[in-house]
Amino acid sequence: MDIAADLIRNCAQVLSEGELRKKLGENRPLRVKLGVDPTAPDIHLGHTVGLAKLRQFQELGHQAILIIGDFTALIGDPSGRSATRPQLTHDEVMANAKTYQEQAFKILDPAHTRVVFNGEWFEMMTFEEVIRLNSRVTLQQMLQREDFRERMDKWLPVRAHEIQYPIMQGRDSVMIQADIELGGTDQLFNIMVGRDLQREEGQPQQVAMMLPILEGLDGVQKMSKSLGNSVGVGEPPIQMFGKLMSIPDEVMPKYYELLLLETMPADAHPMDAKKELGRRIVARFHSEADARHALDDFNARFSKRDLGSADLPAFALLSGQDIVSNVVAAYASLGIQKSRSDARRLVEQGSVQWSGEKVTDVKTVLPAEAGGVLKLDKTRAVRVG
RNA sequence: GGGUAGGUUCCGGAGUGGCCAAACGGGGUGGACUGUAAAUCCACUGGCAUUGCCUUCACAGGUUCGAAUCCUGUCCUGCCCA
Repeated sequence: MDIAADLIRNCAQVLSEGELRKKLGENRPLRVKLGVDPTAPDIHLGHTVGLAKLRQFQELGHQAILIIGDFTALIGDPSGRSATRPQLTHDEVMANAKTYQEQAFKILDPAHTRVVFNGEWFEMMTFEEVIRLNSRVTLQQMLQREDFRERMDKWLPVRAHEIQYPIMQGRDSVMIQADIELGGTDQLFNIMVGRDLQREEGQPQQVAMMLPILEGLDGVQKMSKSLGNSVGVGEPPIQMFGKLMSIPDEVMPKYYELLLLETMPADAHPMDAKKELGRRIVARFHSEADARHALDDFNARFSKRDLGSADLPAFALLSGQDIVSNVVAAYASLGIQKSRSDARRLVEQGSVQWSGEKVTDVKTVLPAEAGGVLKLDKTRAVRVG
């Protein structure tokens, strides 16, 4: 098997393949860089695409370098953004970084991963050094990027600190003398700045390997926690499985390709293919047994519409209180805030069911002593008694 | 610093003294349908309450019986000029 071909298999773009082959031919462990910014406490499946690729290199004996962008996170990667990111404090970033590492090691082999915080070098740079670094690039270069261009076209602000981001990311490559940098296709610009800076420093230039962007649950926009379309790697099995079942069919092949690193079976029924996808991903982040259980639960809950045997969280009915109060309380017990108006709407619109029967009268009082299943909406239900 | 255009409910975007909790579109949610997919159709989408009430239209004051709409000041942003 051609190792290079296997490595670039699911990549969107490699700059350049020739350089990659040449480096692989040098017969030494290559320094493969993947940078993550701990801007949120959890990593989701979208992040694991790069991690999986890094793992692949790792298994071939190369040096995986995971850069935790504690300093770059202070800016926030403007890539693909239509607005400036909110700035985080360093404390927030460090707290996020901790959970990031833990979660990243669900994929990476900790024994063969070097974790580096880029604050290590940025923290001690003097302003003079910052100026010298900035002099290596031109403003025109920085402003070329599409997302800035778009914002300018729409008269939206581009703040001065945002153009530092690619420079910093590029600096990271110089500092660790990266041979290869992995990233999503939206990282092309940033990674190329890394090459420029390496050349300025007289270093060999890194190869850019761009992975396709994984769409989120909506199948349209990139997976992102802030867009609310992500699947966190730390989510409980049943929830994770359920979310995966809700992805549009069109993105399934991509999920197979990028997460399972294989081609989706062409002959399977879409639903079966999706269940298989869900099962295997849940198994990766939890266990085979958990995955099995999630699948069974899904089948019981939705395919057979048998909530009675599904694995539901327990809820103690508020005796004497109307259905609306109980729905609000039930959501609260699941950690979801709902206003009474919201709960009322759910009831009036026929979403709420008590043991299989729709409850549409908001004044209904459920019998507290009897057990049963209170269905709240399409995906949530609780068990009483 | 000067000029100018703006800041409206999740987003876009109407509204320029009462009929505005605020058009319309998007998004979201629920229902029918179904494979928790897609497409389609219907409904809902500030909060609390059975009429009704309460809090919203950058912020703070003011005018008025009454303001998102008028006035004053403040903050923020775009564009042009310096």
